[in-house]
Amino acid sequence: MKGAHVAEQTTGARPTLEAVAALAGVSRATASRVVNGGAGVRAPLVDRVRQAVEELGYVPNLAARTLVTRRNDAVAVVIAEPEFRIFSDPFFQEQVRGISRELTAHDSQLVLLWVEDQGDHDRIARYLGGGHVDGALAFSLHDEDELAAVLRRAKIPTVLGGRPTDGIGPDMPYVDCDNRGGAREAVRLLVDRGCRTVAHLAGPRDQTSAADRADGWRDALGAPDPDLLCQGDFTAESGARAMAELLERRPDVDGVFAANDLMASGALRVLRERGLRVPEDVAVVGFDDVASIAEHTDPPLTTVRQDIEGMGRLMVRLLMRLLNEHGSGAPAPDPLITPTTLVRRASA
Amino acid sequence: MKGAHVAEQTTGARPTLEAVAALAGVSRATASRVVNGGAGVRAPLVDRVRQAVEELGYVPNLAARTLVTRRNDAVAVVIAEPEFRIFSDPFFQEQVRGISRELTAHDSQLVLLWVEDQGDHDRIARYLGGGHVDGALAFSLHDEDELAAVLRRAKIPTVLGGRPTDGIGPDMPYVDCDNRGGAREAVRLLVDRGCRTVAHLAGPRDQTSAADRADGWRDALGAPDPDLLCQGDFTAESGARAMAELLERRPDVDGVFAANDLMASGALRVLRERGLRVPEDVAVVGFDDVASIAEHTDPPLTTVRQDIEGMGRLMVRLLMRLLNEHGSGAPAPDPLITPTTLVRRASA
DNA sequence: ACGGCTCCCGAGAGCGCTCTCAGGCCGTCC
DNA sequence: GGACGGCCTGAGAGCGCTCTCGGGAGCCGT
Repeated sequence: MKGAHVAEQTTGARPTLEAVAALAGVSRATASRVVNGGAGVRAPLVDRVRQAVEELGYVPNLAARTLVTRRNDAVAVVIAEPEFRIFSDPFFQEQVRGISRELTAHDSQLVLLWVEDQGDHDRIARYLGGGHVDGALAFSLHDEDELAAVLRRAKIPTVLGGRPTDGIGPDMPYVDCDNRGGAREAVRLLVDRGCRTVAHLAGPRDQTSAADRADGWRDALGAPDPDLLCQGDFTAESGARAMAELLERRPDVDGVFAANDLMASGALRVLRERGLRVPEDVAVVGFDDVASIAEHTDPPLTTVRQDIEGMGRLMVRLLMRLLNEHGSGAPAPDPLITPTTLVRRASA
Repeated sequence: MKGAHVAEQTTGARPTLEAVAALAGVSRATASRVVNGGAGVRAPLVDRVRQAVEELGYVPNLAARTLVTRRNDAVAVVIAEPEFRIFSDPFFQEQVRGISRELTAHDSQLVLLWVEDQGDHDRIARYLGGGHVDGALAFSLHDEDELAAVLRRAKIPTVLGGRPTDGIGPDMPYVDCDNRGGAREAVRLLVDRGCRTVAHLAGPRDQTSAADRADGWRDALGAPDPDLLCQGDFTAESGARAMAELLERRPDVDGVFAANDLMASGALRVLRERGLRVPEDVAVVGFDDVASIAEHTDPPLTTVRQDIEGMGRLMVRLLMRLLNEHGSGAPAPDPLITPTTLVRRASA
């Protein structure tokens, strides 16, 4: 109580390690040791320092610490504005959750940076390059993406979520799921259950995940009629539109592989409206296995599951490895590709 | 080119101000002056330093700068997990956009901190208290909210979005819109257009914005029959449910003030299903004027507009004022209440 | 009892930057 | 021509922390 009172006298100025050391009657070095775990300090001293910390309400000055350790214990998650919508995407939320959990396990802080427009890139670059964070995580970079350049220029260890487009270059490590393999499996299921005309409701052309899934569809089918691919953009509405278009073009379709669950749910709606039975008349498979969608469609959706939270965690682990190797001239690590599993429900 | 080459020789280690100064043939102090705007340095020297900066690819070490200036030029936006859903809320997105824009104008960086669970509070407290950010912005705090305690303990200048509950204390400045006044106006419109039985579809009890709007409804009506208030939770479904319940209890209702646009849209749907005409049989007013909703309901929604982005900007401005006054013993500033305006469309 | 060892602790040197302060230079005014 | 003032610049003192290094104390073995 009396101690706390003294502390409040020196109002404003936050107590320094020096003050803690003085109060505990030890050197600054010892106080520092205690604050950082207390290894190699005798118990009675540890206690005295701990008490002094408590009494003064000491909190280490991170800037000072960073200055000497060159660590920040903070990682930036960079989001570009056009993709801010991904916030509303359960997929992304789950991934960020994984990132956050893993970061906590590594005693690191998540710093979310939001790039709003072009002018922001300088600011972001300054921030990233200025040494406020140890590394960065970014999502699905595109060739024309200024962000890629910023990241590269900042020379900051970076891990990407989702395979970048080819123009980004091979030195950017990334984590992705086996989109192509998962898609192959999905289509094979459709074929195995007897579908003769398997179409694909494709995701946006400029996203590699969508492209890879389309490739998987082609893989499994040999050289499918291009008419069987209808373009969408990962939204439910686009799935509905693509399904309607498909029915127009190819009324004989009896199997549909949608690029994600949202599109599949849109397709399901259209099928229902047209009085087509799922899976009897048309079997449908999605991708992602987002619980809030796949389990509640009518009928429940057969889909390709990817471990989204796990991918978030992997991104962090990969980054941590990068951080440890940083400067050691180690080669850029290989991308991490997580496996997918087919989840059978009622739609196929 | 040759310079850049030299720079790359000293690989790994980032160039320091010292190196820039040496290359430019000036003192570190002068180099620092140039980097920070160049005031009071003769043009030829400025040029030489600028060139050296360019050549070496110098980026100031923010930790070192922060250590001496005690500024971070960064502000934390703290989001508690239970409210992570607000990401998907267009209301929140718009507010964050306002915050981001205003922060950029103040040359500050937005750092988004996400509190996931109880264990995170320590980490957040360390981060906030550790001096990585100059101030914090948080949203609609509740009495039982651990976050409030963390913020207070960190002794970090904080501005709240939305009036906190009374238990939080009066010393936390906040920005909010005139919920009560806006609600009064909405109800008055209903009364003026001849509604005799004006009900309220209320938002969640534990949010002050919802409580204030309900109070505004009471204000305008004197002492309305408590039966006329149906509880919801700001979601469209809850609005539909409340509307259905209301119709059950009071079939004579001819005016409805919904706590927000989403609830109003749910109510509109129920009204339509029951074959009741809007506004002829029942007039409806919402709150928020979220464009993506209010303009697209059937009929388009009459609602109370609040300047959401503006509120975000105001939060930042208020925080900046706090930052400037910090330590000067100035009294906690008054909350900022922004006015609302009634937007008349077709539903009332 | 003494050399050597281990174990703790304190002194002190920075990390990279900003900012005060004093001094040098020049122009101006008497 | 000398004194004064203004404008630039450089030297140097930290900001608060970590970490190396050396010394002192205690312990062991012989």
